[in-house]
Amino acid sequence: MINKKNTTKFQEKIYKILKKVPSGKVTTYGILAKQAGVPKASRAVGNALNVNPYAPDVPCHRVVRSDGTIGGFASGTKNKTRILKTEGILIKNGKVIDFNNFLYKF
DNA sequence: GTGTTGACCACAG
DNA sequence: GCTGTGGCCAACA
Repeated sequence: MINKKNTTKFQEKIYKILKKVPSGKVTTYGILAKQAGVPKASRAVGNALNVNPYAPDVPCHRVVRSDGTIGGFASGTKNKTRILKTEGILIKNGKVIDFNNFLYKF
């Protein structure tokens, strides 16, 4: 269980799901929202990750857009790309290579 | 309760 | 390939 902070139920749901994603894999905002029970809340998911009070616990850098593009990151997309590379995910020109292959299907 | 904003998504041109 | 538009949801003023 996660320590309670200034978070809403929706956010906690997102974090809980995101924690299920193993290293070397990535997920998308849309899928994450779908697992949360609201498939169309992709924007809300991004909003929740932006707050991300559980930064080290929740690998928000493993979340990318449906096209495989990086999308955004609170610490900068440049840093996010670097982390993903460290995870073993190849990134080119701001997009994930073989994104579908690295995509974690719940 | 209303309006604005955002790390989005899909479609049309 | 990119831009514009409409739509979805949650959080905040």
